[in-house]
Amino acid sequence: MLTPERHRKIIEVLGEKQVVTIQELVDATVSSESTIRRDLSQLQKEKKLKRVHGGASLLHQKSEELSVVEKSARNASEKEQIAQFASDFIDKGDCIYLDAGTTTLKMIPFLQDKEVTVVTNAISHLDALNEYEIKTYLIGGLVKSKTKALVGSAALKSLNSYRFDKVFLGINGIHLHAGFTTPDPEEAAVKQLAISLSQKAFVLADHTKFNEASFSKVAELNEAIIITNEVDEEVAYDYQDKTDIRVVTS
Amino acid sequence: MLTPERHRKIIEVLGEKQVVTIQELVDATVSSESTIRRDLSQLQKEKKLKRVHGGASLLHQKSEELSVVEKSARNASEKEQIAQFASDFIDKGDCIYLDAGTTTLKMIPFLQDKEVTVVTNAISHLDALNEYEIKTYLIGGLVKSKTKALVGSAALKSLNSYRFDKVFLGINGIHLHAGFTTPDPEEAAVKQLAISLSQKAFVLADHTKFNEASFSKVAELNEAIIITNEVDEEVAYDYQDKTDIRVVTS
DNA sequence: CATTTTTCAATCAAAAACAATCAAAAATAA
DNA sequence: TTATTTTTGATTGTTTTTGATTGAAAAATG
Repeated sequence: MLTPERHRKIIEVLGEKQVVTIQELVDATVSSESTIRRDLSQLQKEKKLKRVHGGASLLHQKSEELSVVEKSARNASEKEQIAQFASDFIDKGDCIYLDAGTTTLKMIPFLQDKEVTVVTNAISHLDALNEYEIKTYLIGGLVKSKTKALVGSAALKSLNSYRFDKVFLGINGIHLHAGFTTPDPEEAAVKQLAISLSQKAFVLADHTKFNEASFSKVAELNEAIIITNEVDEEVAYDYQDKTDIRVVTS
Repeated sequence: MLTPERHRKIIEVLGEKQVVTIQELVDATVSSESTIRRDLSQLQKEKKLKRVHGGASLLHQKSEELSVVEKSARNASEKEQIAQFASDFIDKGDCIYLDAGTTTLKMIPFLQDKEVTVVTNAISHLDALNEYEIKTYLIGGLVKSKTKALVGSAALKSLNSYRFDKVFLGINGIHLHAGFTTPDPEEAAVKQLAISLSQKAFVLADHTKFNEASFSKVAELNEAIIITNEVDEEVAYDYQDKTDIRVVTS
């Protein structure tokens, strides 16, 4: 039985029964226990089910917790795919900086079991971070009323007292000469500093952001790894020596 | 039978019967007494039921008191009065610190035309502050998930870079010997520092807070002016030399 | 009130389920 | 075809769950 077929079957059985044992799945799919375990691990990572000791159970098996962020990752949007892929780079126990932005927001469900400490300047991320019970520090600063992000010199000063394993940023433009750019100078300054405080920096951007440039420069291309959902040949060729691009797989 | 399945079953049985014995659950789930006991312990910790001798009962969420609603309504208007009265002390152009808490929250509508700059540790105040278009700085720090306030050493450090004309604090206890007190030590530390950074400090408290003491001391009585809605004679007499009490006038 | 019975939490060893590893098999690429 | 990668299932030692047993605590009984 082929992998996607098995996965479909598992989800199907689970849909009928709420919970299944590994053994039931072994019988239903005629494959080994090891294989089923691997399937369950993968499906759990994709947020399609929850593993429990002895088998698996439906994710939100009726009432509780349908979340702020998560709209059943079954048909993940581009941004969700990028977010999930990005979160694979995070190790257990990492301290990470999560920039404001919709893509970074979508990373939050995938942080749940990583025991990370998150620092952010995004007030709008706090509900989701709280929901997934993630230890969170907010930097200080001026509350920018439109975007609900923290900016300004106080924000920079506050941010400067942290150090990170990884930072994850959204960005508006990726350009061969202009580098990473974003419209707002104040937010650019925050992103810039965040990059400099981290071992590794990741920029999350869908393919439409390539060869675009905004007003404020955040960093040079080589200062961060780009995570995106697709690159056409031309882009791949143009950027290959300038930066590190990782494309969503699976 | 898998753990979550058993748990579902227990809750289900309990939903029908109000109370169940351990033995009934042993029969219903075909597992041992020990296992059921463990399940009950866990479910109790998750606040899904209440253990009783011999079994478990569902926690009576009916809630008898309608008076709670009335009480909170009356409380709300008291708090509003206090809030309005407190905001009279603010001058145009002041820089003020607004502590987390319901009473301080109610001050926000009265700040609109005062051209104040607000610094706060209360994430829950931001919506209102934004609504009334008040220039707002948030201090940094650890996000305390329950109260949505910023606390911890990072919060203190961040707060320490501001200076205020006035600070407004909520408080849980006002006591002749214990001074101003509040239940949480971390929040107490923030309040304490805020007072020391300000020219003037105001404590907002309704009359029920007098002669009460909580766990953590915030300050001595003479370090802040108390704003309250009413004081009986005895309190007025006892406190007159120790602190400055202003009673709402309308 | 003392005694008996029931229920309880704590402990422990057996059983079940687990992640990790590895070599064989299958699929894919060269 | 052959070489290389991916997937699979068996095996390993480890962790988690389980049910039996214990003496202590709580209710029931006389």
